[in-house]
Amino acid sequence: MHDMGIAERKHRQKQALRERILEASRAIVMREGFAALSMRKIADAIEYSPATLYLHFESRDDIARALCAEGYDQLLASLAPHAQIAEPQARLRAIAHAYVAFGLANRETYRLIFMEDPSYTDSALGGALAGGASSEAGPAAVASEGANPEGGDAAFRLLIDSIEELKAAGRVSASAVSQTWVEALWATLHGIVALTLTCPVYPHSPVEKLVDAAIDAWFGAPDAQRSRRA
Amino acid sequence: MHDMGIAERKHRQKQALRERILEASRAIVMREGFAALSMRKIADAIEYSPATLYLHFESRDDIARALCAEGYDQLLASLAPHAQIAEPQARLRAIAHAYVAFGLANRETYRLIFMEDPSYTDSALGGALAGGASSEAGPAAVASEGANPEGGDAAFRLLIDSIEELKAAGRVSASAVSQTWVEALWATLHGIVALTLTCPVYPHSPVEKLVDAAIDAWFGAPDAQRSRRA
DNA sequence: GTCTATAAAGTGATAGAC
DNA sequence: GTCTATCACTTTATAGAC
Repeated sequence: MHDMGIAERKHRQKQALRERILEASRAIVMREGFAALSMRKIADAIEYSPATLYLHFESRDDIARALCAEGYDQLLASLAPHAQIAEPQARLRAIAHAYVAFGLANRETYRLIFMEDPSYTDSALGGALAGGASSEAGPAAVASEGANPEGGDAAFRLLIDSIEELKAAGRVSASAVSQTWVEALWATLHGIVALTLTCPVYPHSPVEKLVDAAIDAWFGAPDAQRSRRA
Repeated sequence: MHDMGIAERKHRQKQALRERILEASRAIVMREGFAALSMRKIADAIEYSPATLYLHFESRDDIARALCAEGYDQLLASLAPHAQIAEPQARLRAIAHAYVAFGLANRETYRLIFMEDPSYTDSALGGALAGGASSEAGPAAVASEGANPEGGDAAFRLLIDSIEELKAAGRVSASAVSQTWVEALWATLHGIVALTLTCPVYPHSPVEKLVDAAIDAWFGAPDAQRSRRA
């Protein structure tokens, strides 16, 4: 019955190599961009032959998808702390800033997930958003931690619930569709990141100002609650 | 002195071939995406040898840049008609819708200009935006026509002036920085287009609703002036 | 100006030995 | 599991004949 222990060790070793492959891949993508990621380069980096990679991943695309899932988990993890802010508008503002900050601090990762191939975006989100088209239901189930089962959906819920709270407080028109607002807000944040990454002359304004201006425009300027820069 | 006429004809022929190259390139990009654009494919399409291409363009990148400039002119041309709308908010709304519509109708072109390589974006805008950092000056010099000298700048001015008009009319807070608002608005529109192109599950809301919601949030809902859908 | 031919360097992926 | 060796291609770009 030692076989099971041996099998287990082998499994661990296999997982370890898989991790090394992803680690090396991430390094290459961050350093040279996704287009420069090739099986040979990865193999060189981990000092294995190219053929070995195919024992752990089906293809280059498979590796890219794994990188996306990893990166998306990191993104969620960097947003999670702000989910506990009590005041809904401050919460939205903090999440918005964190989202943009992540995108700018992890350019190539962000690019890979959201600006490369639709199928990459898909595998990052894990098809979460495609699930229930329920736009207006359920209390805040804040459970965006670690791994990524329905993670995208959870993040989306969090935003929608924040807007619902603002609606209940009369700070957002009752006739507004929360789903639409969230999508528009996401578009704004993505636009700020994406344009900063691809358009050399954008923006003249600091990104923090852009985010604040957007939040203010959508949800009203805060009533002398937090420190704001002129 | 016939030489000049001959030289002229030769020049015209050279220009014609240059156009055919770009035409074929555009077709390939629209059909198979930019990644699939290769010198051999272009040569096959126009029934010339690959070597000939290098008499008209320095490199593949050079062709890409030319395509960008072309595409950007088309974008400006599709926005231009709406510049004549008198009411500033309706003008902004119309331009916003036209911008998004262009991006969705010319996916690969839009991708090439704004989502591929910073240097492509650069050559499309012709360094226009980099020019004067003047944020608040000058009346509406509506001259975004045909070719593209300072075209990007002109489009930017048009938006800024519209916002200035709204400010003067008291519909936008006087303390707002027009430059920042324009950049945020652009980010929103770009985000809507970019996410629709790369994120398969985005959006659940129709893009027209997203654009309208954004314009309403930024500049207030119109006072029973135009037809709006519920 | 246009061609043929080819250089020089990559690519992803696989068969089969060990 | 891991390797060597290689297939079958792709790419951009250029030299030199015509």
